[in-house]
Amino acid sequence: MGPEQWEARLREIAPELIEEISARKEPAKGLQPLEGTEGGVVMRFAPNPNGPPTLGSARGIIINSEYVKMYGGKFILRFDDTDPVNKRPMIEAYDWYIEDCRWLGAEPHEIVAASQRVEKYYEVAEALIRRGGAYVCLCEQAAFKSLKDAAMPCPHRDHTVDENMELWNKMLDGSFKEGEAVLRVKTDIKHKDPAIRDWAGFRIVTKSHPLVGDRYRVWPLLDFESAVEDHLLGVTHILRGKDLIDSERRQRYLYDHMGWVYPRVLHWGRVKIFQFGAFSTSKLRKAIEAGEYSGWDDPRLPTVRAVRRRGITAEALRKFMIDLGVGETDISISMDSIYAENRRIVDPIANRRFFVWDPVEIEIEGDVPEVAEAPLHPTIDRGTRKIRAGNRVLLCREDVVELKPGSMIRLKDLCNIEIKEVSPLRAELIDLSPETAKRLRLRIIHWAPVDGIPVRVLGPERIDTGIGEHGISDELDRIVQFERYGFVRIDSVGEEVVAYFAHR
RNA sequence: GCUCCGGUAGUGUAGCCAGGUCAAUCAUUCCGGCCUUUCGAGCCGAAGACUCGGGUUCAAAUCCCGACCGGAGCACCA
Repeated sequence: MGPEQWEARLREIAPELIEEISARKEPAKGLQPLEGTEGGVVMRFAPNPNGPPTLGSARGIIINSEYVKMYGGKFILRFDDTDPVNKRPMIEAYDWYIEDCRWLGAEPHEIVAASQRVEKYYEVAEALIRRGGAYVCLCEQAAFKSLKDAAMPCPHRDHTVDENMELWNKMLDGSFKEGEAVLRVKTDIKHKDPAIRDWAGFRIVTKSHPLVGDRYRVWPLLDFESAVEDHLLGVTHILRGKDLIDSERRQRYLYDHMGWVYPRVLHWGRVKIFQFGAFSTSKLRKAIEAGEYSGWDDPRLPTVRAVRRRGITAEALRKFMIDLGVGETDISISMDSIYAENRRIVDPIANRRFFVWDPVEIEIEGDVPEVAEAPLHPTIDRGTRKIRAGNRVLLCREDVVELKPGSMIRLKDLCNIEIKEVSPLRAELIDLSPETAKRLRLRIIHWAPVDGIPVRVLGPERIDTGIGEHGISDELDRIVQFERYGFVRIDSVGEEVVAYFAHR
């Protein structure tokens, strides 16, 4: 029976199945559904606050919070700040995360910091020791590694519960120095994957912590802290990078020892952004400290605060991240897609303004109006703005270089002119009518008043300076479109206007 | 070396679990046209992909095996 006969036969005996087959392949919209969501979900975003949120963090914040919006429940912001040395938290970054979560439309329902809950981890550690699920290991790091790689237990693995309790208390009371003892979670020392074998749950760190100072000298490692917190917070679904894919397998041993139920887990791959390349918070931090960037919101940086300053909207970011979804493949994304989303959102709300970069003065003979009146938006009626004009205005050098005596152009919303001389640049007024320009198919270029306001545009790739129409000063903190240039956010006004470039 | 995961247009993404209407979705990008007092926006159109090889099946992007390619973990980092 061939496919056609098969279908004919099926149509005879069970036509409803044909519809079912077709219906199932409808394209999915938005995020993929989660399983086990009856009664809502509890999800967390768990960064180490060693810098501000990046676009990578934004993905975590947005997707987690979006699922909570979909199913109801709780979105938790949890600081996994348990390393005062290698990935030392920044005290300002705690607030940055809260701030950026809010801005991204992901107000956390609960905020916790691991460093303030170390006591709770101690309780679990002790319970775990009593259940025989953990032991204090006094091996040197390298010595343990070779044993582990050979699937051999270390001598401390057989300690009794009492011995372990005693050693654990000695870890806590300061009898051991840094590096002399760790608490290991007992898994399967012969596990076929070496990554799973008896992992360290606590180590001794004497350096003071930016948030809690010298309160603790025994600190949990990520796998321990995160496993315990997820349980304590009642997390139902975990979304984490696939670099943490082994965490689940490690942590399940802890859960089994304690009789807990492990949350459902989804992983995603690494994200690389073309325009920024691979970036890590620690690398950025070094570059900033070295003065290579003006700060964490330098327009060249892929941080949430930097793109916000440039006028990228939270809505665009949300839309983009949700569209991206959750996949285990490593991906390279282009800012172009984010820009496209943002343009859609910003285009209807952004006023149009003239900004002339690299300005050149032109003298126009004739009755040029002293003031031009131009619409604030080309298609939405939002009224007009007045721009000072007259017989001398400024043009962009890149437009000027194309002019020859005899060239005719239209100055947008002002007049049509014919070039008489290029150096110095001089022209004669033809008339004011847009119809003339249309009929003669004149190039339409923008311009600025000679006494306009100095503007500096800081962008991810370059800085442009020039002169803009005066009305730009009224647009503080708003997103405007500099005609024939692109969308910018007006960052400060004064003697000079500083704008941050978003995209074309 | 040991363990695990993934590979759909330039870039992302849907479809894969439950094989058939998949000549494969949507977006972005690029190209062409229309429109427009911006090189913007909008509208219309076009291009462009199931990594490869076997197997199972009437039927494979979908299931199985292998290869290749890519990624991750094997820290007293997160």
